[in-house]
Amino acid sequence: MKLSAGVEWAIHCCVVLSQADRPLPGGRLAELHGVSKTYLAKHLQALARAGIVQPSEGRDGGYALTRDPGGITVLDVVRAVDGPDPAFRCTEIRQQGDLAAPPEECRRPCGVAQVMAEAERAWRTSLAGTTIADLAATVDGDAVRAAL
Amino acid sequence: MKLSAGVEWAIHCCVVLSQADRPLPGGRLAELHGVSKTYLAKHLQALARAGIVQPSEGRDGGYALTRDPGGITVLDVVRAVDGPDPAFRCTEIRQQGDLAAPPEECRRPCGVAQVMAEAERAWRTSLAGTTIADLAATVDGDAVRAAL
DNA sequence: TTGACGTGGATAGAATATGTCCGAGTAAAC
DNA sequence: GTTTACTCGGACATATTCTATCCACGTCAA
Repeated sequence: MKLSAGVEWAIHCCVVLSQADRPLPGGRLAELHGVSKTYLAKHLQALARAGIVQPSEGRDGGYALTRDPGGITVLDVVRAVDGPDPAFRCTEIRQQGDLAAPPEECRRPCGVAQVMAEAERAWRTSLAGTTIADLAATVDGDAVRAAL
Repeated sequence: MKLSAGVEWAIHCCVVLSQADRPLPGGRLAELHGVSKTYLAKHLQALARAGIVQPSEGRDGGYALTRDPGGITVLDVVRAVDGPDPAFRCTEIRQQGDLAAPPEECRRPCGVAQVMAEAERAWRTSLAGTTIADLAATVDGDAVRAAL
């Protein structure tokens, strides 16, 4: 199991944006974090599609958070960048091969899928318990605002 | 985030092995589930390296569980097949770019890494709460033993 | 001796993650 | 109103990983 590196970038960007009082261009966000501008742009677009950031075009344009940092959870950002699909996808192999179970026994998800789904639910619940505002409180806000 | 399909195969194989009274060849396990023999073999080798199954070579060889199914958690199997690496790897971008934090502030993991680590811990804890024996109780044991 | 089986490596194709580029559109400046 | 600089957005390559296959080799039982 592997999580895209863009997730890390996106979360850090949201934290920085929560400290800014005006839109920040994608290129500037990339410089601030020392990452690829164009690739970060891709993830910022994903955040925009998810309604987490609001892009403004033209000169002096950039990205800004669409709502209060306390209303944006880490899970929101992860889902926006990494996609909403669950990590585990049951391929119903219980219905294949020599010991295929009859269809009438397969109305409910198989035990394996249930266990994996429950684990992912715990994962998401944990991520949903922290907001961008919580993370912003752990960084030196003055230093960030000074760098802007 | 994506979980290898081999994880699903491996768990189902462990459940079947818990119902068998003698070693089952990898090819037979593949037939029982209708999956690729050679690719499943790779995952079975991973289970063997992790000490979950015991291979026996030569004719009438095969795989058998090394211990009681109640002592093998789903997490054990997932880690064996998917690898022990965490899904999220902090690349310390807080130390890069224009707003790089001074090293003395980076002794403890950054807030982002802490949140992701905590979520993965919840995920693993959930997976560790179910054993192969639990899963075996949800399938028709008579049907499985008949297919063997 | 023979046949069945696991082991490990080499190989190939598919899917995804990563990284780059250029065009369309917009808003500020003059 | 025109120009200009700047932005976003999607299309385009590259690298890595996952999936899958095959073969040569050592092992064990019949």
